[in-house]
Parts: sequence; C-alpha cells; structure tokens
Amino acid sequence: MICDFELSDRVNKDIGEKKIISIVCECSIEYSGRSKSQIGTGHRIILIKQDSTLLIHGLSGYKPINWMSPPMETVAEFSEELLLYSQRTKKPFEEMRIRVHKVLNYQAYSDLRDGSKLSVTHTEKDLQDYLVKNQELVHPSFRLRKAEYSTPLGYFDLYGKVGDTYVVVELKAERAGLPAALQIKRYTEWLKEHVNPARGILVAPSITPNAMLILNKAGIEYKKIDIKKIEVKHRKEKTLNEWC
Amino acid sequence: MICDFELSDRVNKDIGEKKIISIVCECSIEYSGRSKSQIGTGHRIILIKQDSTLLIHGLSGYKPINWMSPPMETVAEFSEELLLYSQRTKKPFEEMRIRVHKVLNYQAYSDLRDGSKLSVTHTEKDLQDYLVKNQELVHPSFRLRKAEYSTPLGYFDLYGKVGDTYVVVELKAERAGLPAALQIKRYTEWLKEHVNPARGILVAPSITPNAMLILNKAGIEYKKIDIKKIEVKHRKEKTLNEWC
DNA sequence: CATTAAATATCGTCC
DNA sequence: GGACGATGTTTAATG
Repeated sequence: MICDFELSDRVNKDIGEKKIISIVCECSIEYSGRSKSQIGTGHRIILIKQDSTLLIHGLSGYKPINWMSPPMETVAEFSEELLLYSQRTKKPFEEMRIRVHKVLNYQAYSDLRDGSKLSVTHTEKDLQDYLVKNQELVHPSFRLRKAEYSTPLGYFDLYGKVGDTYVVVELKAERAGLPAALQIKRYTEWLKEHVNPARGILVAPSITPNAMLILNKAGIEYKKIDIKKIEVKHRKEKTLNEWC
Repeated sequence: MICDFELSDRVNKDIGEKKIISIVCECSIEYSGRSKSQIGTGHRIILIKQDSTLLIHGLSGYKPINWMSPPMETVAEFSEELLLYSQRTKKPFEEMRIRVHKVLNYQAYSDLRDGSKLSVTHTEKDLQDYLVKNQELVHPSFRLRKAEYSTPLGYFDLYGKVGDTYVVVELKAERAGLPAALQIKRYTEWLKEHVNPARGILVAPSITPNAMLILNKAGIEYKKIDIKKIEVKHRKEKTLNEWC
C-alpha cells in the first residue's frame, strides 16, 4: 500500500479539476521524448501546475530531474504508477512513467490565484535604454543614429558615429565571451565593407581573455560598463537631487 | 496571523536541520543580485532543498518566478517576512525578501534520500559516439582522425579525411540554427588556412533556412542525421539479431 | 508560425 | 577555478 487512496485515479481527478498538485514520494522515473532518461528509486517532489506543467524535483539543485511542458494528459493504468503523456498532437510526443513506491505527502489546491507579473531590471535592455540617454558613456563623442539598427547580419544594439567614423556597438549585461567577441567582429567587418571609416565597440562589465584576444586582433574597442553599478550611481544621483 | 507559528523562526530552524521545506502561501517578492526583480501578491509554492537551493514557483510554467543558488542563509527579522541571503562571500551577493501574507500549507521533511543518478541518452555526445563507430554515415569514405580535436578556435566535434581532403564535422542533436552554421563556417575557414584541400560538414536532424543559406554560400555540406531515429534503428537491429 | 536571441539561465567538462 | 558549450534548455520578442 503506497498510500490510503488510489493514487492514479486521484491525480487524474485533480488534474481534471485544474488543481495544483504536490506529491512528496519515493519513486523511480522513465522518460522518453526529446531525449530518453531513467533514474532509480529515491525521494522526490512532484509538482503539477494549473497549466499542466509537470516538475519532478530532487533533493538538491535548480533543475528538475524530469519535467513535461503542457499540454499534458494522464492515463490511470495502475494505482502505483503515474503514466503521463504529452498530447498526441505535440511534437515530439513525450511519455513519462513514474513508479511510486511510497507517498509521504499528497496535497491538491483548487483556489490558488496569482494576478501579478514579474518585473525584472538590470538586463541588457536596461543597459541599452540607459546608453541611449547617456551616449557619452559609450565614447565621449559618440552620437547615436539608431538603436536596434537592422542589417542582413542581424540588429546592431547601437549604431552611430564618433566624429566621421561609423560605429557599431554590441552590448552585454554580463561578462562577454567568445560568441560576443565574434559577433561584434562580424558586425564591424560588415560595416567596414559598406561605410568608411568604421569601427566596433563591445560594451560589457567584463570580458574573457580569449574574447579580448579576438578584439585586439580585430582592432575592436572594449568599453567596460556595468549596468548594475551605473543604475546604482543613477539612483544615488537621483537621491542627491532630491536631497538638494 | 499568517499561520499558527512563527514562520521566520520555523524556517530558520528547519534549514538549520537540513530539512526540505515546502510552503504554499500568498506572498510578494523582491530580489536583488545578478539582476533585480519584484512581483506583487499572489499564491506561490516555495521549496527549500537540502543543499539550500531556493525555488519559488508560480501557478504555471517551467521556470520558477524567483530562485537562489546555494550557499544560502536566512535572517529571522519579522515573522511574516522571509529574508534570504546568499553567503557574504558569494559573488554577486544576492538578497531575497519574501513578504508572506498567508500560509496555506507548511511541510518540512528530514529523512528524504536519493542515491540514484539520472541517466540521459539521445544527446549530442551519443551522436558523436555513434558516428565514431559508424564513420561511413558522415560520408561514405570518411575516415576519422580524432574526435574532440583541439584548435585555437575550440574543439572540432569530428576531424578526419575524405580521400585527400581534410574534413571538420560539426554535430547537432537538435535543429541547426545560425550559431551552428557560423561555427562550422569559422572552423572550415580556419582549416583551409592550415591544410589543403579542406572542407566542412554540418551534421544535424534539420536546419533553419538562414543557416542553410550560410552553408551554401560557404560551400559547406549539410548531412541530415537524427540520433533519435538512428538509435531506434540500432535498437531494432539489435532486437532482430536477438530474434534470429 | 518560425526564427532568433536573452536568461538572475544551469550544468558538466576540460584545461 | 575559469572558460566554454550543451541543454529534453525555457521564454520572450519579432517578422
């Protein structure tokens, strides 16, 4: 007896009623779909959300052991086995088999509500907005022509001029690596083919050594700007202004 | 009264005892660290794992609303507010403030164990292993020299020869996009600078039109191979052999 | 709908 | 320990 009710039927019923389900249990899992995985017996926490998102969390780490995105269906086959399918129409078709050996806790909630939306700042977009308003930070005489300037290679984060030189600027909110260096290199090369003179600037709070090598070879400038510190400074200035 | 015990003290105590904590509650959250975020009141599920990983899940979707990686500490300040810090030494320093308005369920588990390890197949590594053993699938006369061949640009997934031509092969287990096309293009260009003649092959189950354009322009071959289907075929063969 | 890039990405691996 | 790429990435924006 893994618990004092029919697990599979109960889960089916609660999913049908759009309840949020939380199960703490001992189980083993097999998954097949985009890839294939299996894991032996252990204690896990199963979450089934209102949109039928399934998460199976282990005892440590950020990532779930297994998961399934909506739309999801269940099939009550055996009481001690949860058989979960993605909808037949979904590609790739996914299937998960959770063999439950012991249920330690089963909870289902029907009246949970969340009307709020997460607001995140300090992102690359914030950096872009800030530099549009504070163009001198990119370069003392930088004059913006267009943000998100469309080219066949993709969008330039910032595009403008320093004196007579055309400038493409690539922005990173976090440490710049090889991909960022190669991207601004491609952008700069393309720009040089079309206008003259031209140069590139990579803006980031820090940069990996290999990425810096690429920039040096290509004669591209690295400008150290950290959106987090700038925002803090900005706030301090605002506070000072309010204070005065 | 958000619940019939001192929430903050209780959480502190349970974390100290390395318990796994699950809290279903109504709350609002502010985060500051790598970025900054805030969200207003709503029902959420808070998980604190044995390694002090903190996850705050909303009612839908794969990603948690907010999270914090270990090592994490708590400070009991007000009963209705959970104040969670990353360890002072951690960079960036992170802070989360969870204002709890109502606790619907509080659970703490002390004896959960999981000795099993997840095993995943059908990945890019599997594709590599399979092609090392079945080199003719890359090209009828492909002869491997080295997998994971180290170069200044990074590792070539496969490196070998077709007749007198040196070949670099880039592998993708999923649909190849722009990044994959640009990578094999760079690799091929580098190879052509060092040996002669040289060519590149991109192996993937499918490819985006823009990526295909890049390959065509650069004269790089696209070879359609799907590790999932190959593995299935492989298994069928094995089954047939066992059957015969 | 497909494509593309960002993410508080996380995670493993190789140097 | 840093750098780099894969991930069953997920998610959002954009054409």
